[in-house]
Amino acid sequence: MGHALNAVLQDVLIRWKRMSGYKVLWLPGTDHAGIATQNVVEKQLASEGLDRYKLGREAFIERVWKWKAEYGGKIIHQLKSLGASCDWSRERFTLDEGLSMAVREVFVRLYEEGLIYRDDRLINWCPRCSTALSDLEVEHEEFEGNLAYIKYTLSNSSDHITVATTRPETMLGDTAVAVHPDDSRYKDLIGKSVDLPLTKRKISIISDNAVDPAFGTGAVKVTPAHDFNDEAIAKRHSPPLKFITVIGKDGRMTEDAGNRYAGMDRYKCRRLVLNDLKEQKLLEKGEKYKYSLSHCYRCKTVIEPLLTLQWYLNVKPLAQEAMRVVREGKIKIVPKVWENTYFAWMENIKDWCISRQIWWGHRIPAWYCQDKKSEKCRMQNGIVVSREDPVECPYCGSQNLIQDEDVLDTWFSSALWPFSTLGWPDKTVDLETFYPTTVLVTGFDIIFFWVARMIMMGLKFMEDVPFRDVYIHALVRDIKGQKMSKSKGNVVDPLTMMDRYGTDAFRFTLAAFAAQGRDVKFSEERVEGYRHFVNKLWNASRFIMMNLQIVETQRALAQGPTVFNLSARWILSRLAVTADNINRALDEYRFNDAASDIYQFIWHEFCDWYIEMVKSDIKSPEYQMSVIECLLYTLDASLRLLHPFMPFVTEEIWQKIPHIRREKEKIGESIMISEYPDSLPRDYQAEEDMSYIIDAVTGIRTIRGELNVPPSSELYAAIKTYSRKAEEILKENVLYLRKLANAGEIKIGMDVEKPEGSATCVKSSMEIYVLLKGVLNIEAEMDRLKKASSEVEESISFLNKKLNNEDFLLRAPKEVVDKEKVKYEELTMRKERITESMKKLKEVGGEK
RNA sequence: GGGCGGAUAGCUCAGCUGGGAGAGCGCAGCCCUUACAAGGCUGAGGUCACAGGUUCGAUCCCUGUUCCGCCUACCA
Repeated sequence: MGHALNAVLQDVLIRWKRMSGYKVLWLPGTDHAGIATQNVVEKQLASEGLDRYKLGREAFIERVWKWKAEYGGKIIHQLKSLGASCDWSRERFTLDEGLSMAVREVFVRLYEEGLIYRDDRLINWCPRCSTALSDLEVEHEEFEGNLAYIKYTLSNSSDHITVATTRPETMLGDTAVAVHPDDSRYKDLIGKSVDLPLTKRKISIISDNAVDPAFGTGAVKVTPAHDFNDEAIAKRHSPPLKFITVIGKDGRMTEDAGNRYAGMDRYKCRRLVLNDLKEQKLLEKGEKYKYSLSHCYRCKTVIEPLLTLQWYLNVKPLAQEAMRVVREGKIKIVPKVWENTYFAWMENIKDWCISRQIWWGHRIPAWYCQDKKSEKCRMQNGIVVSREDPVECPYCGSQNLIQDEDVLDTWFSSALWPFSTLGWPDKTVDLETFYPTTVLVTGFDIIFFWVARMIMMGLKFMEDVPFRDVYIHALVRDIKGQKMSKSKGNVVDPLTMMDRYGTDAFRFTLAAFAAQGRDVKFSEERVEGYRHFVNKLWNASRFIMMNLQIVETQRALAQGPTVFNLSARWILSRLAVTADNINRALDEYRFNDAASDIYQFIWHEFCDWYIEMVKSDIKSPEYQMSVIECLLYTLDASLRLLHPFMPFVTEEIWQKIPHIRREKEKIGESIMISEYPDSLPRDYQAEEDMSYIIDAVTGIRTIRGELNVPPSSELYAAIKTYSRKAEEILKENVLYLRKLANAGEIKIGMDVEKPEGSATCVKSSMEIYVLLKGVLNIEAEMDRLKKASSEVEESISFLNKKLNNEDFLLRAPKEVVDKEKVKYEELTMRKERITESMKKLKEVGGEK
C-alpha cells in the first residue's frame, strides 16, 4: 500500500506536468534488496535441503537471478496496473551493468580519497542473516527482561563486588569491572582484581566516568567484544582492555566461552550460566527490567554486537554539504517539519558500514595480495582497489590475488540512482537534460536510508543536488492506525482493491487521503465511495452523449464562438475557479485538496446544478447549440482536470466525445497529452447572477423538504425580490426555477405580496413563498419560522455584543468592523421579515 | 533520556497567514422526477481533549496537563 500511495502521487504529478506542457521523465526501476532477496532464496533452498554454501557462490547467484526474473517483475506489474505512466523503456535495476559500473567508480574514488576504509571494530551483526548491518538497519524495541545481580569475588578475599546485567552469558567474555571514579563505595577497590565466576579468570576493577553510580549496584561488568559501551570503555582505558569474543557469528558460544558452554546457543547459554551461578550461590538476585533490544530490520532477529573487519564510509564531510544545500533552500523538503529530522540525523551521523557478508549484491572491488612481495605492497596492506578486475598486484606483481568476499550495502547503489540511471559516469545527454531532477516522492521511513544518501552522493559526484523538492508522504496504516505488516496480518493488497473497486477509485482514494503530515488510515469504505464518483462521472457523460445529435453538434462546432446563457457562463466560471485551485494545490503537493476540488466541482456543481439546469434548455431551439457546446466543453475540461487522478475512465470517456477547441488549447490523440486546464477566464457577473437562482431554488426546496411536500406534487411559488436586478435575473431564468424546484407557476417581482396560506423562506435578497392551498400545516410552518427566527436572533445578539464592544470598534481592523455592520443590518432586516410572516400566519391560524 | 506528530460531528478525516467550524460515510424524513436508487432533495448531530495565558476577539498563537502514535538514543 505504501508503494501504491507513492506511485499514485508520483503519477499524479507526472501526468499533470506532462499535460501542462513539460518534458517529463519518470524513470522506473528497482533495487536488488540484497538481504531481503537473499533471505527469500535461502529459505527456498532450505526447503530443498540445500544451502548457499552447498550450492556455491556462482550457482547461488544464478539462482537468485532466476528468482528475480520470476518475481522481480511483480513490482513493475503492480506499478503498471496502477497506471503509472513511467518511461518503461528506461527501466533500471541496481545490478544492471551500467549501474554497477557507477557503483565501482564511486567506490574506487571514495577509497582513493580516503573516505572509504577498512576497520576492525564492534558492529551490529545479525546471526540469522549472517551479516553486518549499518546502524540504520537496526530497530530498537522495548522489552521486558531480567536484570541479574551477580557476585564477583575479589581475588584473595572472601569479599565480593556485585554487578548487574541483562546479558549474563556475556560475563564469560568480561575483561574488567568498572566503577565510577568518585564512587566512595568502591574507591578502594579500583586497581584490585576479581576472579571472574565460572571461568576463574582474573580481571581488574577499573574506573570510568561513564558508569552511573545510581544504576544497579554502581559496578558494571565490562565485555568489550559484545557491548558498544564496553568497547568504548575498553578503548579509552590505559592500557586498552582485552577483547574476548565468546559469541560467534552464528549466535553460538565460542571456544573462548569455555568448554562447558562452547557451541551452545546464546540464549541456552544464558539460562545455563544463571543456573551455574545460582548453584555457586553467586546469583544475588534478579529483578524485572525494561530495556530496549536491537533487532535486524529484515528478519527481526536480536542483533549481536560483534568484533569484525568491515568496510566503512566516512560520511561526515559529505553530510556537511548535504546539510548546507537544505539549509540554503537548494533542496526543499515538504512538509517542512521533516527538515528537523533530516538535520538531527545528519548532525550526529556516524561512519557507514557498507560491507555485507552476503552474496547478492555488488561485490566489493577490493583484492588482497597474498604475497606482498614489495615494500610498497606491504605499505598498502596488500589491498588493491580497482575499477577493472586486476590480473596482478599493481604493487608487487603477484598474481596471487583474492577478491573480497563481501558485497556492498544495497543502499550504497541506491544512493547513486539519480545519476547512475542516467548514464553516469559518462557525460550523457540524459544527465544534461534531467539532472538535477525535479522531485523525489517518498515515505519518511527512508529519509536516512535513501534520501540523505542520494543528496550526499549527488553533491559529491555530480556537484549538484539530485532533486529540488523532496515530498515526504505519510505512511499507509490500517483502519485502526496500525502499521501494515505481514506478521500482523493486516496487509491490504492494492491489486485486490483495484480488482474490487477499480483502479481509478483506488487511486483517487489514496490521493484524497494524502493530506500532508498525516498518516493515511486506509478504509475500504472510502474506496467504495469513490467508485460511486466514477459511476457518477460515467452517467453524466452518458447523459451528454445521449443528447448529442451528431449533425447539430457538428454545426455547433463549426459555428465558432457562441453566446452562452447565464448557466453556461456560470459553470464555465466555476470551472475556471476549480482549475485554478487544482493547479495551485498540486503545485504545493496538496493532493487531497486537489482531489476534493475536482470531486466537488464535477459532482455538486456540474452534475447537481448545471446538468439539471440544462435539462430545460436542451429542448429549446434557441439554446440547444450553445448548451451542447458548453456541456461538451465542461465535460472535456473536467476529464482533463481529473485525468491525473483517474487516468483510465477519463481516457475512456474522452476518446468517445467530440472535442471543442477553445482559444489555443491543444487536443492530442490521447487525453494524456491534451492540455491541462489552467488560467481560464472567470465570469464574476455570472457567479453573482447565478446566486439569485441558487437562493430561489434552495429556498423553495427547503420549504418542500421541511414541510414534507412530496416532489410529485407541483408547487406554486411566489418570490418577492428586494432588488430590480434580482427580479430581472429570476424572471429571465424562471424555467430553471421551475425545473429545479419542481414548481408550476412562479410569480416574481418586487411588489409580490405574500399569498394567503403560504409558507415562507426569507433570504437576504428575496422572500420566497410557497403556496399550499388549503394544505398548509400551520403548526409545522410556525415551527419552521420559529426556528429560522431564533437562529437569526442568536446571530444578531452575538453581533450586538461585538458591535457594542468599544474595544472591538476601536481596535479591530476597519474592514472587519464594516463587514460585521453590514451583516448586522442584513440580519435585522431578515428578522423583521420573518416576524412579519409569523404575524400573518397567526392571523390565518386565528381565522381557522 | 531527547525529539516530533495527533486529539474537531456516531465513524474516517479537512480546516491557508487568528474574525461564530466543513466534507465523505453513517443516521432521519420525502422521493424509482426520462444520466445516475451505486441516485435526488431536505434535515438532525460539535462548550474544536483539559487548564491557564496573549488578544477587542482563539479550533488556530504561547505555557502546562492528560491520553494515543511515531522517530531517535551506547545507561549495564
